[in-house]
Amino acid sequence: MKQVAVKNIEEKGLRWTPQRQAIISAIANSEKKHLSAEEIYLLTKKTMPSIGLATVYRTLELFCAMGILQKLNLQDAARYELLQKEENAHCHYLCLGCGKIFEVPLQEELPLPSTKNDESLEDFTVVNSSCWHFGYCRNCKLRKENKT
Amino acid sequence: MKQVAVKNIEEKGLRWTPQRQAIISAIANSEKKHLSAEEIYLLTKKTMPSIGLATVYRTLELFCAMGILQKLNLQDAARYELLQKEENAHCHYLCLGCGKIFEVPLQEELPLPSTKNDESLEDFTVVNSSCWHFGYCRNCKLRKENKT
DNA sequence: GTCGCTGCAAAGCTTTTGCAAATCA
DNA sequence: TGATTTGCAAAAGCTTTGCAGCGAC
Repeated sequence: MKQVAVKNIEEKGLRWTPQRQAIISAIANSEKKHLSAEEIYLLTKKTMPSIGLATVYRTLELFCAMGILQKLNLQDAARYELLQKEENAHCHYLCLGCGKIFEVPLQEELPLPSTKNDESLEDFTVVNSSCWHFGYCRNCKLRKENKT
Repeated sequence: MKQVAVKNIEEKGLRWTPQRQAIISAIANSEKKHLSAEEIYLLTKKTMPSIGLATVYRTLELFCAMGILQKLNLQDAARYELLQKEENAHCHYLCLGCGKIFEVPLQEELPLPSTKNDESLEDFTVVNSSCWHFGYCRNCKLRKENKT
C-alpha cells in the first residue's frame, strides 16, 4: 500500500514526506473508518504534533486524486476512507437513528441500469462508486417500538 | 404533491406559508434537477423578491425531514431534489470531466448485499437510497483521446 | 394572546489560499 | 539552485442561529 503510494508519488515528481507518511499511517492504523479531516488531523498530531491542518487537507486531496483515498461527502463534513481494489464498489448503510455506518461489499459488478433513454450514458466509464442506504438498524427500531 | 405537503405540514401544527409554496414551486417548475440552496433561493426570488436565504435553508431542511425533498451532499455544496415514490431508488452518474449528472432509475429493488458477516444489518430497514457512480461520459472520453 | 414563521445580520464551520520559511533533489 | 512542501494566518464559502417583528389561528 505504502509502496504503491511512494511509487506513484515519486513518478510524478512529488515527494513522499514525513507528513504524508504520518497521515496515511494514521488513517491506516485507525480502527474507525470514515474519518473526517479534523479527526485525521488529530490522529496525525499524536505522532507529529507540529503538523498543520492545511497540510492535512492538501494531503487528503492529493491522496484522493491518486486513488488512495475516497472522499465521502456526508452531512456534517467530508470523510475519507482507504480505497482498495477490492473495496472499489461497496454499499454504506447509515442508520438515521444512531448514525452508525454499516459497510457491505458488492461481490459482483455494479447493477446494470436501464440505459435506453439516455444515449450518453451508454458509454459511461465508472471509475468509482458510492452507494448509500439510509434507514434504521435493528437496535434503533427496537428502541423506537419500546418508546411507543 | 402540494396537497400532500399541505396536509403533512398542517397535521403537525405547522403552516403552509407563501414562502414554502414559492420554494416548492420553484423547485418543481425548474428544468434543472439537483439544485443548490443558492439556486433555489434565486429561483424563488423571481416570484418572491423579498424572501431571505435563511428561510430557504430552513424550508429545505423541513422538506427533507418531511420526505418531500432529498438532500444530496455533493462536492461543492448540498443539492436538493424532489423525492417521489417512484424515484425512491435511483442511481446518479457524475462525470468527473464535465460535472454532468445522469440519472437512472432502478427498476427492480436494490441489489441484495451479502449480510452474512454483519448481524445487525440483517434487520436494517431502508428508508431512502442514494447511489453515485463517478467516472467519465463519452464526450469527455473522446475529448481526452483527442488531446493525447 | 400565543405560537409559528420570516428577514436580516452575525456567527459558526469546514475548507481553501497566500506567503515566507524549510526541505529535498 | 530550483522545485516542492509546510505551517501559520487570513480568507472564503456554505450553512446555521439569534432576534425582533409579523402573521395566522
